[in-house]
Amino acid sequence: MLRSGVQTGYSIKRAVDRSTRFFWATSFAQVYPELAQLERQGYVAGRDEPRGARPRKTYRLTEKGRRALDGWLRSPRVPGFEFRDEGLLRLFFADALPPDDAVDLVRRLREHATEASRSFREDILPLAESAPQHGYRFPLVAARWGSDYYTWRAGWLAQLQTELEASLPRRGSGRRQTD
Amino acid sequence: MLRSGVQTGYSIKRAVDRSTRFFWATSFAQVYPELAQLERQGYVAGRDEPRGARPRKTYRLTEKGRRALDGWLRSPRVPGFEFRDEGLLRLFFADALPPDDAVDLVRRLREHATEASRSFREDILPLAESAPQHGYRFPLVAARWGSDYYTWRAGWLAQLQTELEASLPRRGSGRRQTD
DNA sequence: GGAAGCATGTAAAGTGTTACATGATTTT
DNA sequence: AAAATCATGTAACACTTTACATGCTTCC
Repeated sequence: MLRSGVQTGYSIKRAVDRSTRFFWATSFAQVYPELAQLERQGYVAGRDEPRGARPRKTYRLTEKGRRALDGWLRSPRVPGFEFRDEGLLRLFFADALPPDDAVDLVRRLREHATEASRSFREDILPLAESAPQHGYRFPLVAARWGSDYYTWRAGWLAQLQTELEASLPRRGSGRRQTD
Repeated sequence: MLRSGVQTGYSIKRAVDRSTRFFWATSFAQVYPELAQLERQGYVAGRDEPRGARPRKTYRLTEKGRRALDGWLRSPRVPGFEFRDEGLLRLFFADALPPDDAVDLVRRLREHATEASRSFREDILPLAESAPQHGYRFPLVAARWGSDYYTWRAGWLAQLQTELEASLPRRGSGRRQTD
């Protein structure tokens, strides 16, 4: 973030909220101590630049920081599966619910994916579309990924919901048919 | 896991490695203390059942634990975006690399997705296919999701790679990948 | 004058990873 | 006899979240 001109802890957090939040979020309580530590370790250099009476500390990448960023992006190691999805975890355990309620769980997950997909198309993508004009093309690529992903996910869950509903006995009617 | 007949800390960890690992992993150092805490809080009940001279402690869900599991599965709250993906994060910042190396990053991410997709089809799905015979259908659903997801992801990244390669000026020294 | 936004942090608690440490039983 | 698997845990560290705490500046 520093590399692309974002300078203060506050604005790093804001930039994350507008961009990477969907695959990597953060908080003020993480950003400020981390900047302090990166400064101690020489990856960034800070400077006090108050705005009037309001304190403000700007940071820039040092050469060491630039090399570390570069090394991270080039690193062949792609983390195994550093990836958590509580929705999928619930789905995995859905046998603990009566069939009707399991379908309900799938419906909630689908609604959530649909909403995320909408949010990407309407909120995130338009924001990201200004980035290429400033020489940054990959933020838009990542936003497109998010939009496409949640659209795909909503479709997958809709298909599952249909399958599950077809295999359920009608509510209120008698015996269940074989599936 | 306890609910479906898995009894010891060791086998919970093993079950996670064979199933939910792709959207929620764990470790022994997390499982054992957590079981102890859940027992103190009354969600599970433990019992010493050594096998010969080898110590062994089995656990079962209490009624309170069963209710908590049920409550979690029914909870309308689906966590905003509890979801992290270091690969996507790298992609977002790929403007920090020369174009050729950015394409390389995309290629590595694609290879990783392809490998994960293969691993799902060949390792995880066959394992999950035995679950329905024991009355558990959703583990297979989750495994199908994983398989479909990584296949989708590999395709998306392949498409991106193609686009990026088309937009690159051709390099005389040509380290072009054919795959 | 009030609301929204800019700006910085600490404290406490909760969560998760890696390394260390041990030993029995079963399979090859 | 060795390797794999079963089995349990601790210690140290790293990471993350939520709540707390403060105050300035700009816009309406």
